[in-house]
This record gives sequence, C-alpha cells and structure tokens, in this order.
Amino acid sequence: MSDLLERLRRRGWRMTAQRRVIAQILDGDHVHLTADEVHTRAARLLPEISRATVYNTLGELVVLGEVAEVTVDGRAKRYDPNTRRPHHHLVCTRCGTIRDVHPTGDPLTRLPADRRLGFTVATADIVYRGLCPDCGVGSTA
Amino acid sequence: MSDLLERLRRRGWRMTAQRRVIAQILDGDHVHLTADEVHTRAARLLPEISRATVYNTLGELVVLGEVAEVTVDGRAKRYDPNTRRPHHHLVCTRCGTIRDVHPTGDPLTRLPADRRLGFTVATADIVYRGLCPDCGVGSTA
DNA sequence: TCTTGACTTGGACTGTGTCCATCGTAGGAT
DNA sequence: ATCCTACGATGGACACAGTCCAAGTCAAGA
Repeated sequence: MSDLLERLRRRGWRMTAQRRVIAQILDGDHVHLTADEVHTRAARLLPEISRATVYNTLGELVVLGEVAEVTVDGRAKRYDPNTRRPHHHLVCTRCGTIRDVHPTGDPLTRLPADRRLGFTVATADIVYRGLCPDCGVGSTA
Repeated sequence: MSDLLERLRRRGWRMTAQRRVIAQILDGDHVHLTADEVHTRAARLLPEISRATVYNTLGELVVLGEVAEVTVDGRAKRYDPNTRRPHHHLVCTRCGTIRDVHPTGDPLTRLPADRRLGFTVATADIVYRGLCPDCGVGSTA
C-alpha cells in the first residue's frame, strides 16, 4: 500500500490535497478506520475537508480495489487498506477491537459445488468473534 | 422454531398480541427479514404495532438465542430464525438474495491457536458472495 | 376484580451515509 | 506563465436504520 499515491496517479487520478491526505491516512498502520475516523484525522491536516469528500474518496478507493470495506456489525463500515494478501477478521465482542487473521486453507474449498445452490461463488469473508487478550477470562477491565 | 411461543411462555414472557404476531412471522419460512419488513408484515395483522416494539422484541429474541442477527452489508440487519443448526450465508452481489449454506467442516479448526492472536475465539460467521442462478453468467435480467 | 409492573406507543433524537447545486482548482493547452 | 474547463470539493438538506423516553395500557397473579 506504500505507493498508493503513485498508483493512483498512474490511474489518472487528479491529485488534490484532499485525496493526498486521505491516502496518507490509509497508508499508515491505522487499520480498520471508519469513514468518520478518517474524516477526523484528515481534518487535523486539512481543516475544511468535507465529509462528502471523504465518503466519495473512500468509495472510489474501494472500487479501485485499493481498500476493502469491512462490515462486522450493523454500525459504520470500516476501511481496510490491507488488500495485498487475503485475510479475515477477528473481532472482540467486548471492546470491539478488530484484528486481521490468516486461517489455514481456502474457505471456498469447504463449499463444494453441490452445496452452492446454483450460485457462482466468488469470495468468502469470515468474521471470527471472541474475547481479545485484554478482555479475556479473568479480566475485570 | 415451531414452538417458539411455547418456549417463550416457559421463559416467563408476558404474552402480548404484539409478541405473538412477531413470533408468528418469524416462525414462517420468511427468512432473513429486516426489522422494517417484520414491522410491515406485523402491521398487516396488528395495524397499530410500533416500530419500537418490533425492535425491542427482535432484540430480546436475539438475546434469548431464538433468532440470529445477520449483517451482510452496511444496510439493515436481518433476522434469521434458523438457529437450530449452524449455517452460514450466501449472498448474491447483484440482487441481494440471501440463502443459508452448510459448508463442510468447522471453520474454527482452520484457525489454530497460534493464529488467534491471544483471542478466545467463540464463533465464526462466513459470508460467501457471488451470483445466484437468476443473476449468473448469461443473464440479462 | 383489582393491582401492579412489565410492555407498548409515538415522537424526538442520533449516527451513518447519500445527494445535489454551486464553487474551486489541477493539469493540459497555448 | 496564463488560461480553460472538466473533474473534484463543499456544505447543507435529506434518507435510512436504529435508540430513547415519558406516558399510557394491559397480562396475569393475588
């Protein structure tokens, strides 16, 4: 993800200050931000940036495949810049922390053709839920 | 799910007309309804039923484990009365149809302890995405 | 039948996201 | 270096999903 700006420029993106800021934020290791969190961080660097621009830009990045939308609950969508290698998500049911995980094997092999109900299946997203180390057994926090 | 009313009564639920109607709707084979769809159907039988009651009742049914919340996109949560046997979901990326599927094996075994990042993992939800038979290759619908 | 606390109601409110008319500007053309 | 213009940004209204609350209603036990 580290040459995101360069890749976007090659795709013909007009390089505005707003897009640069948003790309920088996603390029950091701040993963799984909501659109609102991206907006808050962006506004620290560019105070007048609008929510609409953040939504537009995130939407475009998703279409380009540069970031992935993650929906782990009914709340705000989260934006995951780690599209380099496939992964799934581990969510703490207590504090909401989200981490990337890499299960063994390919989940699609677990769904043979005769169980696909005639669908042409393209992807599988897995959300594992449980307690993170901080919230686990014995925690009173 | 067919003795839902009976099970609820045994759990000490006060049996109101509203709760009866909602339980009946979920008891049918109308799976994966949104809260709003439940409200619409309920209002056909009980015109004055309020949205708040539908939300309250669905929430209670989720806590009791009688229905499961399913979030496949960022839109409205869906309520799945099939909690009898574990299953996952297959979503058509074109028309939005949702079907229950039963992959082979247990997805938790694909995440060995050394990949759990210290989490105590309890559940795994898989969302498979693709095209349903009606929307598949060759379809112009 | 009476009583009471659990349940329901409707409306206000919040959070998340979209839309749109208008304004501004990046970047190619000159 | 300057001009043009189409693409992008803005902000405010709007839509949708869900929550909250004070007041009224009623199921079910006494």
